[in-house]
Amino acid sequence: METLRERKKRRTRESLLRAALELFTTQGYEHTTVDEIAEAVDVSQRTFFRYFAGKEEVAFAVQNITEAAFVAAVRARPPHEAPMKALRQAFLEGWDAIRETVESLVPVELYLRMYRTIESTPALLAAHLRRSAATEETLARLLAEREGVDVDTDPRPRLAVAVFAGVIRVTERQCSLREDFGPEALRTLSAAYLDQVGSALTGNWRAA
Amino acid sequence: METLRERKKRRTRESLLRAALELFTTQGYEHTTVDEIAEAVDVSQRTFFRYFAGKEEVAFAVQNITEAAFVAAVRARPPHEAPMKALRQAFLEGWDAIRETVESLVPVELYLRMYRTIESTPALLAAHLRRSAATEETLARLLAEREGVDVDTDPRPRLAVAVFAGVIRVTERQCSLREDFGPEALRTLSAAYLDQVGSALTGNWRAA
DNA sequence: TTGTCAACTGTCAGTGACTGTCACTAGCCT
DNA sequence: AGGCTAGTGACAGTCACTGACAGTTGACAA
Repeated sequence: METLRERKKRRTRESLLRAALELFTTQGYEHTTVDEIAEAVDVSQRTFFRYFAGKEEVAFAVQNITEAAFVAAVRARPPHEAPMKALRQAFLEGWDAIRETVESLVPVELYLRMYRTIESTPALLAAHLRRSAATEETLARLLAEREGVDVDTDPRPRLAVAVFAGVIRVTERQCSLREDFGPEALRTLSAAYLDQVGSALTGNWRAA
Repeated sequence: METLRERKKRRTRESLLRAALELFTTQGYEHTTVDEIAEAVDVSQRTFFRYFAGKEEVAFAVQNITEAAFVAAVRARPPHEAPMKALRQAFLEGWDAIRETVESLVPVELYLRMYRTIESTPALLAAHLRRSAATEETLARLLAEREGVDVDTDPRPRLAVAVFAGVIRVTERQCSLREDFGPEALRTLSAAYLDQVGSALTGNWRAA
């Protein structure tokens, strides 16, 4: 059971989150000040910083949840599955469950708009890539444990995850530039790209 | 021939650069203020910002040069070479030429120390990854042109570059944590990792 | 050499992201 | 009801960065 105090806190936090994403996606991240966000929710600037460590953190609050869901999805894959296959399946099949979690916090449409804002704002893109790097490390350790190899002496877990993440990055970027950006487009395109990695590495592109 | 004014400018810029790297690597990036850097060279803070767009830019001034050198090395590879091979060779063989260019600006030892600082400072790591992403885009376009494919319809150039960059990232991180961090270690390790990518993707790790 | 112009620089004031402090209010618990 | 404490607002201060303006110095022609 949630006490009144906790309810108020949660409401303030979610209000700040929604207000921030709304402002970021409409007038741009750089042109939005923390004061504006605080004012929109009618709290002091100091209070904003009590809920979020910084302007950047609020921009990634939803991403935090989807990332955690993805890692959990990988963890839930059957242990006999090959590493790359586990990553692939978790990514392709996880989207529907993630969608619900997101919707309980903010409209999915706002989430997608925020995604585009991240891709097109240098400061946010940088933060996104660093956060992805952290997730990659988590995944590498996860796969290493699954397969019973030592992540510090065997480079294969990190290599596999790096390649997977690289492909997803290309997909994300491609999708965020297209009009039909959504879970379905992301799924079909990433599936296609994951299939093509092999030929991209070894193939003679001019042959076709 | 270099005029007196130009000489003075170059000296100020290089002094600022060296002072900044020295301070960043000894007391840390976050704990170094722009005022400190300016004071160390005895110029005003305003002047610092006339030479460098921000605190971040000075941290990557040397990386800028090495990155440009790498792209140039790829561009100089024989046109018949397969894409991945061109990337690989440019990276492995380019290091000696790069070393000289770096040394003319700052001691290589300082450059390597700065590299570690970048890897271990979240804000700098984020910037580094974003800069790498920009370089990847350049390389993808370069390879696409070489091979005569369209970078916007054929995903293979971006995929190949993403995989290559991913492997290099793993190598960089591994190296920056080791004691024997240097061009040689970087070369041997990246060569080894590039060889293992295939098996990391397809292989059954538990077999060995 | 000297004077003029343009480039370079310092000073100052201002914004925006953050942080520490402190007093105050409002929910919680007895 | 009253004490305790989490949560908040107000205020002051730091640091990165920017614009405006004035002073200084090297370049170049007369």
